[in-house]
Amino acid sequence: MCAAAIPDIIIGRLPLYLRALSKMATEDKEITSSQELGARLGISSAQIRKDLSQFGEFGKQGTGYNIVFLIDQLRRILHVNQIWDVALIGAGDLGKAIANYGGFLNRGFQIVAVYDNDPHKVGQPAGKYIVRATRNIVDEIITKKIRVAMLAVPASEAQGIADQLVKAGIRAILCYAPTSLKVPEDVRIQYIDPVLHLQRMTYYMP
Amino acid sequence: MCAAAIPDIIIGRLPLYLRALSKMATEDKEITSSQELGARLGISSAQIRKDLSQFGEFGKQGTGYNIVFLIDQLRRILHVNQIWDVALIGAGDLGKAIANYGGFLNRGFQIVAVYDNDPHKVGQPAGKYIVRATRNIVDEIITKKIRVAMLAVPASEAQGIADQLVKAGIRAILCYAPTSLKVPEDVRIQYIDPVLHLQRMTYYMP
DNA sequence: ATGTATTTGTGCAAATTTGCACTTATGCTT
DNA sequence: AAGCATAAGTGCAAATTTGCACAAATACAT
Ligand SMILES: NC(=O)c1ccc[n+]([C@@H]2O[C@H](COP(=O)([O-])OP(=O)(O)OC[C@H]3O[C@@H](n4cnc5c(N)ncnc54)[C@H](O)[C@@H]3O)[C@@H](O)[C@H]2O)c1
Ligand SMILES: NC(=O)c1ccc[n+]([C@@H]2O[C@H](COP(=O)([O-])OP(=O)(O)OC[C@H]3O[C@@H](n4cnc5c(N)ncnc54)[C@H](O)[C@@H]3O)[C@@H](O)[C@H]2O)c1
Repeated sequence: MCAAAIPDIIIGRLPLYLRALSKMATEDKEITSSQELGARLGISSAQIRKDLSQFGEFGKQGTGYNIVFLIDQLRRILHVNQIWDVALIGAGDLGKAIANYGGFLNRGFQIVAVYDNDPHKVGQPAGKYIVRATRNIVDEIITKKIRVAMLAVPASEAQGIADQLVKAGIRAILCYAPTSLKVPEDVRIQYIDPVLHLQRMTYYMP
Repeated sequence: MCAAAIPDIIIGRLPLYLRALSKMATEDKEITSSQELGARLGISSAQIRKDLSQFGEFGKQGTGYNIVFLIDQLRRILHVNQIWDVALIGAGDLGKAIANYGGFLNRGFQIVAVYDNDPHKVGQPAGKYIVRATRNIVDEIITKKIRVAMLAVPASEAQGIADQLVKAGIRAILCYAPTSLKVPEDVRIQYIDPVLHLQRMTYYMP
């Protein structure tokens, strides 16, 4: 248990554990085990125990893990024991669905500004937000100290916006545009492209 | 180069290669190299060469890969040299955005039916589709021989719908609900949950 | 108290995944 | 024609990831 960097593949599983534990908490369960959690997620119990043990000893032998306690620990580890302000860029169909989505807040995120460059959309509502012009995005993000952004603009626009976001000090970008972006390596980026998932499945289908 | 099963982690990268190559094709490029492709994707050139070599010898030494040819090969390997019919369940905000999305068709998929159980939505349009009642979903999917589904219903409803989809012969499910589902192991399932990605990034942010 | 059933945390081995570095092939320049 | 630069495909070693299996700890029943 030394201070070596923890593999990213482990970090990637922690939010999944957190999500499953949060669901258990709503089921009035107090305790769970690595085995039960693993069964729900399709992950081996040994892996869950080993993953968690990277960060401390959260369980009790013979008993298992206290769900609320483990949720707290995971939220602390993942830095979602706070609410992150998020900028959303792109108020099209998808952007509006995201702006309207109520599932961010209780998991550590809240949208605080929605941007679009279409004059017909600027000034109009998107969910509970008023769409803002992209023109001033850099200054506004700096002023508001926003560090996380979601990108729901056309692929052709994504790199240009990403460059501005980086300039504005954004540290994490979730990109819905189906394209790979270049960002400095100290800026985190993740992608969501449903077609990649679909194609990964059809490979196995004759 | 024998007939051993190809690791899923490799399969997962192929759609990414395909996407990047398709973009190159629109840039009037004819040839690329594992190095160029890797640079775009942030993947080592050796990995790309090794991944592709699992399926045949697609490149030419000293030259590289013919982009159109490689696209064809990848489409064949991933079974997207055809158009898959897809059922979409859930015509809420996200479902409507998906129904409206024009980016599926040229990558191997087309939505052919949209379902919802809200009487106010059934019969109404969602994109170019008329929302259908979920009541008859099993029979209709069987009749239409649909084998791929996207799930955009509340998490609490997802397992119930998934069970029906499985009964209807669906072989691949893309689930947007933030929950883990139980399906038979011969049914493929993939998940999209933006919060998992966000939390994975905030871990690294002080 | 004692014994039994659980379940964690972990050392170690197995399995998987990555990438170096080399051979071979190709095209281009001189 | 010869030499050089480029780049694929691959054997092998390194690195990473997974999981078995066991000691230690706990709860609970008798
Ligand atoms: N809708 C989906 O279900 C879906 C699915 C997969 C991927 N995507 C991707 O998500 C992105 C958005 O999809 P969508 O369906 O909402 O598209 P959309 O065309 O409805 O919306 C795009 C929005 O971005 C705005 N925009 C364009 N350029 C901009 C710029 N430079 N600055 C700010 N705003 C700008 C447009 O005005 C528009 O409102 C696209 O990249 C798309 O490929 C969408
Ligand atoms: N909107 C987003 O950006 C977003 C982001 C992340 C995740 N999600 C997830 O995607 C799913 C859909 O999100 P949304 O924002 O569109 O929600 P929504 O409430 O707008 O839409 C859900 C739709 O599902 C329908 N529905 C409910 N039960 C059904 C059933 N049994 N059969 C058929 N239809 C049923 C409802 O009538 C409604 O139209 C949710 O699980 C949500 O958590 C959405």
